[in-house]
Amino acid sequence: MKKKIVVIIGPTAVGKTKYAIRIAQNLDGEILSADSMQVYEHMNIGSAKPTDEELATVRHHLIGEVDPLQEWSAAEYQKKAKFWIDEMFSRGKLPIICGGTGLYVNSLIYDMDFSTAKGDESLRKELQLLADTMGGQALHDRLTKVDPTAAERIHPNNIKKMIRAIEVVETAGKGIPAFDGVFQKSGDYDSIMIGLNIDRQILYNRIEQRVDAMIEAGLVDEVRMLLALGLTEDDNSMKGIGYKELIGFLQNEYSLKEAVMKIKQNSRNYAKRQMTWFRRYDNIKWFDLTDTVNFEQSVQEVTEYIQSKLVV
RNA sequence: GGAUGGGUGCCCGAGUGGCGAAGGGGCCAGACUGUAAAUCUGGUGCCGACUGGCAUAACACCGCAGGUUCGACUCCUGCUCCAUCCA
Repeated sequence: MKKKIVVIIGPTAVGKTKYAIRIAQNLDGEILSADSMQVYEHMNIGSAKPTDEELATVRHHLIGEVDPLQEWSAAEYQKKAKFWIDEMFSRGKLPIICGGTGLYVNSLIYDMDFSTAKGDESLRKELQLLADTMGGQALHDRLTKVDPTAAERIHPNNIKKMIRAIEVVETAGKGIPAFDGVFQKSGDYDSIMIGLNIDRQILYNRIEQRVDAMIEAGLVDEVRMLLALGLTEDDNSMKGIGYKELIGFLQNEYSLKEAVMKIKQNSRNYAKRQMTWFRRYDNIKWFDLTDTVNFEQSVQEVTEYIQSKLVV
């Protein structure tokens, strides 16, 4: 029988962190983050990392472990995450995956093979140049020649996706594994999927409050510090919401007030996209937190649900 | 009191006789196999499954009220509000 992992997902600011910690305590688990920004060192406030206190309560993995100057990718994530899951199993701990990065979650709950082709910087640059000078259609034509199936799936405006598709074919000799919207569940373990959601308007309000709190907690200084470390707006880590907008402010492109508005805006849009992604999961148990008045009781409900699934 | 510019759909904003009004934002929905907090797509007056229907009865119909015209957001008149400048 395959071993079981718990996966807690939901839009940003819904309260995943708090739930995951309490559930880990209840079920003798450890938390494995599935968050593309929280993996980075020094990016604490803006990525809404768990606090030091929280990190001390339950052991966490893949939080603050990557130098933001370093290259990082979903493939890298998958490799390390799987390592940690096995490691937790070996110590008898229940792995609790918690995070809002859909692709990272997919890389664990489905069989996804990122190994076929590594990134090829020079080819990427060449293709980007082609797109810049000749337009997206030219790239799409080229993709059609080497991988018609992929070309059918990818819109000519989606430069990034086309570049990757071409890269895969030209370096690996075959295209991205075809998929028809049906994912193959992971062969390594079974996932108990928990979705946390809340009324949209309430979520949006929480996001705005949290952004204000981040600013008060010193987000601007955090960004200053990262820039001082040599990070620039071109680094992926600095493309995170809360970071890219403040760079603009620090470069005097707009006021702090405007930067804050942009952060709120982008966070809201992000939350929405996350929901689009998560709604596709079947076998997920959604918990609507809209009317939750008692946090502990709510945690208890989720815990009991997981327990019922662990026994089966 | 005088001069000039302007009041357009949730917001910004284009439009100078055929507009249920470009474009952008927001919002809603969707896609997603090595950058994913990224990248991209569609919808958004109302009804509807539609290349369909509805503007003298949901609402709205380009600040308000009239006028000219087959027809006006676009032209004319008056009023009103805002901005800047002069008194």
